[in-house]
Amino acid sequence: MSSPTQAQSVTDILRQRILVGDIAPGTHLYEIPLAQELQVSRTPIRAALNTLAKDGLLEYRPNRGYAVRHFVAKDLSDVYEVRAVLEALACRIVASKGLEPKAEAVLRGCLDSGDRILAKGRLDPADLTPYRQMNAEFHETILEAADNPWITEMVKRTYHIPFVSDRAILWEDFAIQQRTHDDHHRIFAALLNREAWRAESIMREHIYFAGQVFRNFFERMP
Amino acid sequence: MSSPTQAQSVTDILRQRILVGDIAPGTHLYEIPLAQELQVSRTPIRAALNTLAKDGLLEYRPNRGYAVRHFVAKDLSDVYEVRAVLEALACRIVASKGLEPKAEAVLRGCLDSGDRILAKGRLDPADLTPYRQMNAEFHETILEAADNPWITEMVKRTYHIPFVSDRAILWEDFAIQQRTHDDHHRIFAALLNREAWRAESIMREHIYFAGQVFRNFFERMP
DNA sequence: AACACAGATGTTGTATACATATCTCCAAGA
DNA sequence: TCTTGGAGATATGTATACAACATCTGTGTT
Repeated sequence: MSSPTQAQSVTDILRQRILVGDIAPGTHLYEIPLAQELQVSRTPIRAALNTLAKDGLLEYRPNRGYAVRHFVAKDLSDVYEVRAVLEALACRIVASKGLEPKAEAVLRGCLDSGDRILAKGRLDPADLTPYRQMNAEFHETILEAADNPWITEMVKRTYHIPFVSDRAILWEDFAIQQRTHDDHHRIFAALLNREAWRAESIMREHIYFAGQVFRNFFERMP
Repeated sequence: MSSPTQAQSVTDILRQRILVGDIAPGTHLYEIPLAQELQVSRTPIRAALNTLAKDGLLEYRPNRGYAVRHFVAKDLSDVYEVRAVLEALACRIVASKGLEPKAEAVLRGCLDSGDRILAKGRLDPADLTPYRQMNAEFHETILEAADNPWITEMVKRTYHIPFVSDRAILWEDFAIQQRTHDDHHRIFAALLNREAWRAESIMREHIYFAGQVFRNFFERMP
């Protein structure tokens, strides 16, 4: 078993399946079939379902069990709106108190990495994974630097929603990625210069816009 | 049994005890003694502990159980900072799209109620409960009006932290309450006039300041 | 034909026994 | 004296049996 407890393994497996779309929205999750399929008893299954419900991926009704939540376009913009103000808050805090040298170095690394990838002038599918990695590191470094566990925790919770993670990237439009990465440059500059309002504003728009892009994409889906 | 399931009853009981301070921070919660005391088996106890841990009231370590989280002054300001931007976001949204007549009526009622209580010129202990009720209704009405379940859910989650609920009020300094209630008037005016930035700014400061007040209070505690 | 109710069926909620991981403490060795 | 290893105790993790609740089905009544 990879995770310390089976309950956690089951949680990860089910979360993955739901996020990937392997289990369709609206599907009722029956405990006994899941237990048989995953070769565990109902106990860890129930713990996992409980966790996923609190993450917002499942809906729970007492005595009636759990069903996969149905997401619509509005959910996406709603969540991104929340993420936008939270990460913007983190930026304001970091800018106010200044960047630690260590965080500064990490952010510089992210900028360089993005610069190199985009220097090609086109979006190579092979670059998606490292770009995604870079993006996640950029955002998470700022969150950590804000040193407010509540912000971090709430933002991470939004990552559990389909299309909301900082690893969710639409690798299609070069112009958009270029602009997005330019945002990163400006956010970094603002943090370095301790321009709190500027860092806050850019980050808010940075994430809000991403939400709009995903909403558009989502609305054109099956 | 009042709640539909024992697990939920136990959750409510334990949450109350922790918030009231009946169970001291740092206390390790053993499943078997709790089960015996509450006259249930370990199963609903475990479900409750799981829930409270996800709410942030308990800390969980695999194979080592749950302990009541220890809150320090910084936690308070951190949480209030998050609550401030979230409720401010709700205000901005409501102001942008305008107040529904129903919500407008409720908010007017809150303002009247507060006016009447404060007209006495002093803080009567007997008025604390209705004032608290009024305050909760004011904030929750705005949250509902924003029609973004994610904001509501995350703000409600912060209420589970000691001293952070919209029902937590320091009923000591008349001048502070007067100013606070005046904030409510101005927030209402801004929502009515659809002044998004104004509603957002006042609400942000309104809650941020409350956080400072509680932090001061908290730091002078045993 | 429509409705109400009783029983059958299946799913979730709870209790409890067993498995496993962690902690305590003491003794043996360096 | 300090470290280390392991046996026993204790607490948590898991499996499973049973209880309670919800739903479905079929029958009888109006």
